This record gives sequence, structure tokens and C-alpha cells, in this order.
Amino acid sequence: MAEGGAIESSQSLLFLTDEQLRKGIEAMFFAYRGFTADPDRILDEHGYGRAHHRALHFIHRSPGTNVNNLLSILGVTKQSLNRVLRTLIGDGLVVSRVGEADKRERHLFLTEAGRALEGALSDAQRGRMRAAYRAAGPEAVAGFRQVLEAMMDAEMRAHYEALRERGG
Amino acid sequence: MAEGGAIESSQSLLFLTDEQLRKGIEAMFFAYRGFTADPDRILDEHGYGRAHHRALHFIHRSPGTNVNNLLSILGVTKQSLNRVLRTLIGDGLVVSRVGEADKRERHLFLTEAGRALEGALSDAQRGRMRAAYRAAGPEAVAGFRQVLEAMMDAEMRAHYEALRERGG
DNA sequence: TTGGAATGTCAACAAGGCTGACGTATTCTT
DNA sequence: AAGAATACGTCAGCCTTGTTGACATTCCAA
Repeated sequence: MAEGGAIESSQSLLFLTDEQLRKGIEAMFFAYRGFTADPDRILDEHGYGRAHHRALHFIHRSPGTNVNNLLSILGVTKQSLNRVLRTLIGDGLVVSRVGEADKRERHLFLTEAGRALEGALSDAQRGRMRAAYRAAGPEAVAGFRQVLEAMMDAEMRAHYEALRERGG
Repeated sequence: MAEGGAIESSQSLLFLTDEQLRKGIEAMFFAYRGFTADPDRILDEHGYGRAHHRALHFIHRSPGTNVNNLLSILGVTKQSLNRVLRTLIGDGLVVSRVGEADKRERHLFLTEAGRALEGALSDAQRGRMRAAYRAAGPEAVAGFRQVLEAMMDAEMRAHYEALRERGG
């Protein structure tokens, strides 16, 4: 706090220039397209969209999660999630079980078919990520995650961290 | 290629495990939400959406660009872009000038008002990015960009690099 | 037993993707 | 000079996925 001066401002903080920041913004934009491209192709074949992928991913990640939890992870309204969930349940990829302790809650699980599709989507997405990680190397990957984590809203970061408290 | 063996597989490649990759995937998902959150709020006040932001950003970045170029950067159809462009032109944020060399082309520029909105959106987004960069530090930022660049499709990477050939 | 929480459903709407078809300049090619 | 190709705009219609608002059901808890 009491340290930085004219030297630091003009030398070590060059990575904070507007141009550097703009570069990062554009990198996020273009990279996110690649990030979703492969699963999008698979989803398309099945007549699903990204919303279905997200639901499958987080149900796989937290089997037995209830709807409210999924809602706050995904950041959408229950009506919007419900539409997606209804098709997944109707198609036999997800099952919804009434809670034991609290019977108002519905706990969500993937079926065998659901795990199969989630696995295919996940494989495709991890393939791209693995290639990027391999190309960039372990130190770059550490930096990648540090910046992303610092970019999240506090609420999202809480979800992100909660996901790896058990089995992460 | 002829190097890696059992030792490398079990030690230096730990950052390529499925769990590490899944972590990266979730980090991208949650971080992208933070990435768009601030501009989204401003856009909302003006009755615009992300599509308008993207158009403003790339017109600002490449003043005088023609419609086809913008189309391939954004990766949408001309009908989709046209809808957005029509409102921006109608609202006086963008102007479209007939090309001099080739009169079939329209060259796109921001007006004063367009620059003002683009600047507000850009400030908001850079603010978040700056905080993340500062928190993570310059080496993390370098890694962040390496991974993102490796994640892009070749075509997107070409656009990304083309953007900084002049004035980048 | 009554209020509130969790869930689900219906209806209506908007943004922003998409395809297909067509029109109009303009430019290139033969 | 004629015809093909290009750049752009537009109309019409469709889909996904987000939104609000209203309302029913079920169940827990005070």
C-alpha cells in the first residue's frame, strides 16, 4: 500500500494499460467461442442447446442437487430452467426424486442416458481445453485460472469453490 | 515426441487431468458471467443487448470496417447483424458511408454518441478486467492470455491477431 | 391451522440467433 | 456489352432461451 511509486507505475504496471486490458477482453470473447463450439455441435445433433448442456453439467457435478441450488448456480429464473429440465426429464436423461428430509424439494440425477450425453459433451469440451493447456504449459494454466477466479462475482466464486469442496 | 515417459506422465502432466480440465471449464463459465455483468447493466439502461455492445466494440476497434468483415468477426448472419446495426444507425450511434473504391460496400463508423456509449461500456468492462489483472499479477496475465489464445479456433485467432496489427 | 417456502405450470413477451427468398446496386469477367 | 458474382439490405418465419406475472400445490413450522 505504502510502496508503489513513479517507477512501479511506469514499469511493472505496464500490463494494466488500456491496450493490454482490451487485448484480454477480446481474447475472452474469441476464446469463449472456441470453448463452446465443440459441445454446441453435439447438442445440435440431439436438438438441444447450451442451456441443456449447463444443466447436465451441474447435475453431473452435484448429483442430487435441488432445483433452487441449480437455479442460483446457473443464474436463470426457475421458469427458464424448468423448461429445459422438463425436456431432459421427458427424454429420460434426468430424473427428479422427491426429497426425503424435505419433501418439497426435488433432487436431480442423471440417468444412464444422461451420463452418456454429459460424457460426450464433456469429452469434447475437455479435448479443446486439454489441447490449450498442453500448448500453454502448466505455469500459464495456473495464471489462467488465477485471472478467471479474480474476474468472477463473489457469488459465482462461492459456487465455484463449493463445487470442489467434495471430490474436487 | 520421443521424450515423455512414465515419469512425465505421472508428474509434470498432472495439470492435464480430467479434474483440472473440468476446473478450467467451470472457471470459464463463471468468469464469463462476471466478464459481461457490468456492461450488461449499462446496456440494459439504454435498451440494448450484448449484440449491440459487440458491434460497437468492433466498429470502434476498426473504424471504417465494412459489413462483411464485421460479420465474420462476430460470427453471425447478416440478417442478425443488420437488425442490430439498423437500431444503432437509427439511434445515431453509428454511421454507414458508401465506399469510395467499391460503392457496394458500406463503411461503418461511430458517431460522437456512439463513442460515448462504447467508452462507458469499455470502461466498465476494463474496470473488472483491471481488478482481476492486478489481483493476479503480470505473470498470471501472460498465462491467461496464452491459454485463451490456444483455445480459439484458427479463424477467430486470425481475427484476434489482425485486430492488433495496426495500433495494437 | 395458518403463513410462508419450495416447486411447478400457464401465458405472454423480447432478444437475438437461424434459414430462405428476393431486390438492387455495383463490379468483375468473359 | 452481357452475364455472373459480390455486397448489402430486407421481409417473413422459426427456434432457443431469457424475462414477468399470476396462480396452484404441497409441505414445514410456528
